Amino acid sequence: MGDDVGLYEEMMSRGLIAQVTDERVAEILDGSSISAYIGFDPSADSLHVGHLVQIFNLRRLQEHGHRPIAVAGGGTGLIGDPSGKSEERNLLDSEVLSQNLIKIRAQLSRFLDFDCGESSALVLNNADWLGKISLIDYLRDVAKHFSVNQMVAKDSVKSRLNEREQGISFTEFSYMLLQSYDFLHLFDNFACRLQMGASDQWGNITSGIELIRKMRQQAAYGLTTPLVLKADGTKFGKSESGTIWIDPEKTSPYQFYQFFLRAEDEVVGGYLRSFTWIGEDELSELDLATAEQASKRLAQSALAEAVTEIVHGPEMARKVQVAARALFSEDILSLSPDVLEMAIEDAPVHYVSADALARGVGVVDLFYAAGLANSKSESRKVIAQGGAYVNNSRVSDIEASVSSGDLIVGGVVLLRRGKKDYVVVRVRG
RNA sequence: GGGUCGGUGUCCGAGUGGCCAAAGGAAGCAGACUGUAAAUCUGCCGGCUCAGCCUACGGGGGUUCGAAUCCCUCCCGGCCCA
Repeated sequence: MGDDVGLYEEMMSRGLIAQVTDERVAEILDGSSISAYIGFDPSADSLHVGHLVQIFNLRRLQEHGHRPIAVAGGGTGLIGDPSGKSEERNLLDSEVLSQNLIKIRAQLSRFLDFDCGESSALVLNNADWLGKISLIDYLRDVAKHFSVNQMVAKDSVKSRLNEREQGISFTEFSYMLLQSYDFLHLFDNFACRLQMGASDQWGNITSGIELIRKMRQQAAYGLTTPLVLKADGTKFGKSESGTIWIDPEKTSPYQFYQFFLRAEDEVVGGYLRSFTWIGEDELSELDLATAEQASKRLAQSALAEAVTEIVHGPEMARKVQVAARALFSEDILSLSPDVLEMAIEDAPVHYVSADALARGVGVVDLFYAAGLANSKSESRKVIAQGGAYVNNSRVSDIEASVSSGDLIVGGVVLLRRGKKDYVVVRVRG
């Protein structure tokens, strides 16, 4: 970052630009202050790492003197964007949605500056304007400008139309009109001339630009970023277990850190560029490190540290780093009490009564109760397969039990499933 | 509203009266090898009081010694027609 390089060039060199609607986008980004917006889908109660790219883009805009506008789609969220979706979505009810919105706005706020004069950020809810427009007005003034023929040709719609088994409802079909209207509204009220988004938003963005051109005879612009994919080629936020949330309640900072630390070689470079502010020089050093001494995993460490710091703060970043090191050291028993304490501070805790522990608790029950297995059957299987550890030593006997004698420094028992899932057992009472 | 095809485990998808907790694939989980990577290999992959039992093939009802499979009905979806 910094002012020596233009915003467009910076984004380009980081590989953050997939497409622009017009070459003039470069001039606009590097020119005098404008307003630009990105929409966020409030279908979950937290943003996840996939959103980070867009959040950072808003921040980039701000750093270069532009006004970033984040639109949390309270209105569009009720409808559902068909882009990239192979099937009709379940509609969210408005109560859930408004809860989600509150949380998402709070999260966005952490990354943007709301008090820096002209370029102060805005977080808006499109329900504020979409909720007001009447059906007749909508059909006369907005929908009139859309050709069904063109809409049908858009990829997001076409794929659903061609699918034998899956159709598309009119509700989702008309989603595009709502997002287009958002852009128009922002153009009118906030002089917003640029919309950014992930590349799957291309169709929605261009149709907004068209609407503005038709209704106001003025130019607006769009820019998309490449979708940042996981190493297996899927999007972030797809499977429920694989989603890395920004909310520490949903994904603990420890897990968050671990996710990035475990990034595959093929994707670290891209992640570093998308998810951190690390500059050119360091980036090329890290690329080199990955190429030449991959086993040191310097890029992964730098990535994990940097992202965790941005999202969860420097203090937390340090903590989880210590935890990671301590928990992966072979001899947990030799750790000093305070290092151990720090290491397990962030781990989930399971309490057992002193009585029960004195009598001894079966490992199968313990792993299940501690949440390390979803059922006792699963617990049994994991143990039998050698994936269960008590105080870092493997327990493969289903009949084994844990008792007071297993308490280590600090009066805890450390349970582990597989390589990375820890639960701390503490005595209650 | 009519016709027609379909609704199977996390997902895709086979199964068309018993041999079905249900082929195959993907995802996931554990192990081995590594670098807390990838690839590869092995095992697991509904639940429980675990050599047995219970719950499951959209919901409900029925036929049958026996049904994911046949019949009725309802719900949901695709396509065609109105």
